[in-house]
Order: sequence, then structure tokens, then C-alpha cells
Amino acid sequence: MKSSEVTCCTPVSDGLDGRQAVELADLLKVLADPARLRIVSMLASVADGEVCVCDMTEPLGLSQPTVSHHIKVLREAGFISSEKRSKWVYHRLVPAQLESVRAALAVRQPV
Amino acid sequence: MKSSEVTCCTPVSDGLDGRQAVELADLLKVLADPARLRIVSMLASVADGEVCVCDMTEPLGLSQPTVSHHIKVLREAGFISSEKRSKWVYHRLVPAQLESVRAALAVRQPV
DNA sequence: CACAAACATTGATGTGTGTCAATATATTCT
DNA sequence: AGAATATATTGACACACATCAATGTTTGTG
Repeated sequence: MKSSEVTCCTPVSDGLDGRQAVELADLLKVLADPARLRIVSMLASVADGEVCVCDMTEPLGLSQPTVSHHIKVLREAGFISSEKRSKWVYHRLVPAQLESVRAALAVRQPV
Repeated sequence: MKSSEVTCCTPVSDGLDGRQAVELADLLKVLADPARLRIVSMLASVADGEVCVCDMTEPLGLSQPTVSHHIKVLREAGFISSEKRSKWVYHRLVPAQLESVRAALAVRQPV
């Protein structure tokens, strides 16, 4: 801490408390992986919004278990939803979750 | 990959290539830490936009070397800029970098 | 000059995680 | 029922990283 005599700068009053910071960090950790970002990108760019794992392993260059792992992480964080139909599991984006992260990253102007 | 007979879903054409994914992931990794998020929050909420390390260690509950480490990571990623004046080093936010991350996270609608 | 304050650097340590091989489960087809 | 395909799970491993104690460096003060 600064010396009591000369002030260094204005005292800090952070708008983000510990819990909020951990929660947001957890969501960002999920997104902070190249493979998962590309999965999100795939789901966002595909026409009908649905993609199964079998079509992602090759473009990602990852093994099937690894892709399944990333899918699970994304789903548990609320970024995608999954539905099993017949032999395949279809995954689609949950735009609201991505938007909530975007909103949390907005710099709020001091009045 | 899917069998050649029955199509699983539309072929994927991800809009995010490997390099872009790694670059964005690297930026997100920097933000995906509670301490660094709180530092960013502090810099965003303080009146004159400047905070020195000595005033962040106590509210963060972290040691001075740890705070210095996080500051360095944030600076090297372009999220903050630092200026040494007399005995103290003042840090301020670079809003453009945060905005670029926000923009990259935007879900672009398929036409 | 000697001491203290602010910050940076180094080294060590524990924890988390991305990846794959192997295996398990579920579904479809013959 | 048996085989093949799609996906999930488990276990193991290597690597990254957040943290702190100790120390170094710079700047101001007695």
C-alpha cells in the first residue's frame, strides 16, 4: 500500500467483486481455447445451425474423444445445446450466452 | 466422419481458421482470470483512469509480485498501458483492445 | 550515504487442463 | 443376433500457469 504521507493515486473501488470475477473468468476460460472457438464459429456459420461431432473432427484435426470433451465443456457452460436424434447428436449455438459474455466485457463509462 | 451413405448434417465451413482461433484464444486467456478481470474493472471504474500497483494489492488480496505479474500479462496483451512517473507506475485501460475482443465474439448471422 | 518505498524478476511449487488411446454405450443395418 | 457407426467415458501424461518467498532495481528521503 502507498505511504500515508504522499498519495499515489485515487483509492480504488472496483465494480467487480470476487464472485462476479470468478464467474466471468470461468466463462471466458471455456472460450479461451482455439478448438472451442472454432466449434462455436462452425455452429455460428453453418446454415441450419446444427452440426454433429462427426463433421467437426476432421476440420479441427483433433481426435473424436477430444472433440466430445470440448463439446461437453461448451454445453456445461451454456454456450451450446445438444439434441440426440437417431444415431447422431446435433449441437447448436446458444447466442444469449455468448451475448452475456460480450455484455460483461463492455467498459462502463464513469459518470 | 460420417458414412458416405446417409448424411449427418451440412458440411462445415468454419469462418475462423486456425491462426485466428489461436490469436483470439490467447487474448481470451489473458482475460480469463479473476484477478486480471478485477484489475481491468478497477481501471475502468476509477475516476482519472489511472491506478498504481500499490493500491491494487490490498483489494485483490494478492501479493505484490503476483499483481505485477498480472499487470505485465495485461500490458503485453495490449489491454493496458503503463507509465512510470516518479516513484510510481500508473496503469490505464486501453478500451480499444477490449472492444476488439468484444467484436470478435459477436455472432455473425448467416445470410 | 544509508534507508525506505514501489515495482520487477527469479525460482519453486501445486494445480489445472488439453490431448489421446483404450474402452464403453447406443443406434442402425444386414 | 452380429457388425458397423457415432458418441461418451476413463485413465494417463505432458505442459501451462497462478501464486508466493526471496531478491534485485530504481527512486525518493533522512
